[in-house]
Amino acid sequence: MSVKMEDVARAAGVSTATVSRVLNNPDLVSDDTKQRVMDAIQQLDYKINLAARSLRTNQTRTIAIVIPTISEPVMNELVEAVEDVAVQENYTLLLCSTRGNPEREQAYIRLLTQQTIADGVLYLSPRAAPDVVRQLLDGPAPVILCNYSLDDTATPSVMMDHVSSIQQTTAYLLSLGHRQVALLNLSAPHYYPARMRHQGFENAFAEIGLTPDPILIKELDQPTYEHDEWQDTIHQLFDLPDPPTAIVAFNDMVALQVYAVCRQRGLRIPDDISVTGCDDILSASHVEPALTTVRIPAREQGRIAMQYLLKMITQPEASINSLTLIPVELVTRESCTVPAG
Amino acid sequence: MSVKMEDVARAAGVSTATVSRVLNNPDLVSDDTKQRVMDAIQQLDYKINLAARSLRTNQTRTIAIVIPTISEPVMNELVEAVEDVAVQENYTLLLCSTRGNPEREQAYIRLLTQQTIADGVLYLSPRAAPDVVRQLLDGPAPVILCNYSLDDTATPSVMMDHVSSIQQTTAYLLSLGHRQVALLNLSAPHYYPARMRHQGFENAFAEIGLTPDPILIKELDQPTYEHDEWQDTIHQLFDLPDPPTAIVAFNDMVALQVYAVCRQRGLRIPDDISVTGCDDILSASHVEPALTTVRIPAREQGRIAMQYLLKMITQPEASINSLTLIPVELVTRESCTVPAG
DNA sequence: ATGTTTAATGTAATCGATTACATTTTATGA
DNA sequence: TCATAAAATGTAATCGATTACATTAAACAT
Repeated sequence: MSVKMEDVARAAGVSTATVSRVLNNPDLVSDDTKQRVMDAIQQLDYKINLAARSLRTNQTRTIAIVIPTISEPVMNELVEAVEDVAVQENYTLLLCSTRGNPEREQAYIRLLTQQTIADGVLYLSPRAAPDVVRQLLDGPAPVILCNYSLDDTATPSVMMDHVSSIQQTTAYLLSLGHRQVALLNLSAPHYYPARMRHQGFENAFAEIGLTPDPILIKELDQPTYEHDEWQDTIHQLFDLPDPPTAIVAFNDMVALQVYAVCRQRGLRIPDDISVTGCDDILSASHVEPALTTVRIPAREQGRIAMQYLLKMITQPEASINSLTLIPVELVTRESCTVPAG
Repeated sequence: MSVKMEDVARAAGVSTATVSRVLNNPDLVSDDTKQRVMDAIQQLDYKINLAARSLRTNQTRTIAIVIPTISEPVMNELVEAVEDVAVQENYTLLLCSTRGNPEREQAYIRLLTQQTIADGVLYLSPRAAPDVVRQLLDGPAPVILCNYSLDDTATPSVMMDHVSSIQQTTAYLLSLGHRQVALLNLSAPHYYPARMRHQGFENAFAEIGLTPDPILIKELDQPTYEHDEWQDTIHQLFDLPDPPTAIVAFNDMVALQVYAVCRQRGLRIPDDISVTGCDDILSASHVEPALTTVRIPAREQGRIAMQYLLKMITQPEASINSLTLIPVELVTRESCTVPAG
């Protein structure tokens, strides 16, 4: 059928061992034979059979990335960064996007644990319960966990500083004098970033000895990544007898929903209401007024996580920081000002 | 080392052939033995070795998707749709994003042709020259081509109707009475969508017996997917002695750049200038005024392309439409009106 | 009861590389 | 020149499944 190593060997007048060496350890072969083998490979248009190689070496040179979605700006940047490292290091990337669907996440985990499919797994912002996540950790491939906490294990993880992100936006608003500050947050059960961002909100208040008004904290369980459903919630906030003077959105997409509602109600940002987001997506700077938000170095996180993972694969014995926290940075634009009156 | 089929066989008191049958052809095995084998698998936590299977069956159950970027809304939706089909059909998805970089595209093609890595390839919006693309087509795996034309081969392709998209926005502006209509287009050498969208622009004029003013056609060679560089070009248009009354952007991101420039210059959309985009990304409807654009059913394209590809894999003899053209739909919003004066 | 078909299982070759170990060739030193 | 070390290459076992073919057991017909 297809040309195999044996054919190349025959054509070059050597053994398959030598052909294999030309491919994997060229230094062990004399220049002369090397050339002959290369020519034969060229001539016959030989393509190595990766399955056979994998079977023998027990390596796939594939990394799996498990990620809730690739449609969000932060996520797709991260994936691209990961892929860049993969390409550079001659790995191939298996995309496992779970769409925030725990069943699908479970299915992918089953796949990745039950079968020798990838040399390593990058597991991003899981939404699954801890015991599901642990199944993967107990699997054969090394795993790097991003944006998830599993207190009791020593799994290496690379985290964005989610706490700090919302803490910074909130603190900024508080420093402008706002006290009626609302929070729009996600509340999917095991979604670490949402929990941490909430934490940041509380922290900012605590820092100046206050507590946020619970009535101004809105948490929506949003499995999908559709954002239109936030508008009702936002209207509710404005309909309050004592409405917020500032709104902290847990991400930019939701902040833009606030913009939309304000437009509907004829409210002016920032004069009538201050708004902050998080993530610094492209539209954050394009929108009018430009949105104050937090820059999340997604590419950097992807790069670091991937580099760690590759290190775990190639040097299983080497120690790795079990926790890397990536700092984030407040970007002040025009969507906030001192409270009216 | 790890538990293999032989161990399961021993534990269940059968031969490996039977274990294999339980996994692949359960009907050939008696209920009794089947149960025993399943128990043993469970007991031993047996995980099949995919490399071994692939070696034997010559199948990888992997599809590779080659795509310029996953950071554009149209693209990431398409990828997700493709992945949905893959998951459903028990395939795994290899992500090969080329970042609009022909060298990287070339490298991926080499990988995909030189090695038995995927059972099929989805090749989206290539930017490479025809002979590079042909290398892939000559490779071992079946390929579906999206948004590319290679007149002389009978490669099955699934195309978005790029011509029609811009033709519709342009025709719409013309029908409103605009004559000074500018085009902002991409001009990467082998990028089919850009060529076709330009075509649509010309067609719309031709339909009413006119020709567009060449001075109003701006084509930017933009290898990356950064869009900020358009602003200079847009300013140039407005600085013309006889500036356009309407601007046709080849996609929504660029249309939003027009919005930004208008804001800078104090021009009002649509009163001072009408603007259209293409793709109907999320911000198109969120922006103020909402953008008139063209809805591109990216998910559908992904789904169809993937289904065709799987058909080619499972039924190599079956005939497949060599060209599928997916219709697109004009979405009129508030960014256009009749020309002033 | 016996021959014949069908169902269930086993035996062993095979897929195509890698690599430990053995062997041959070449280089080096006294 | 010859012994010995180093370099180059070859031989064959091995990775872990699948599956053609062979065999045995069960079901059925007459």
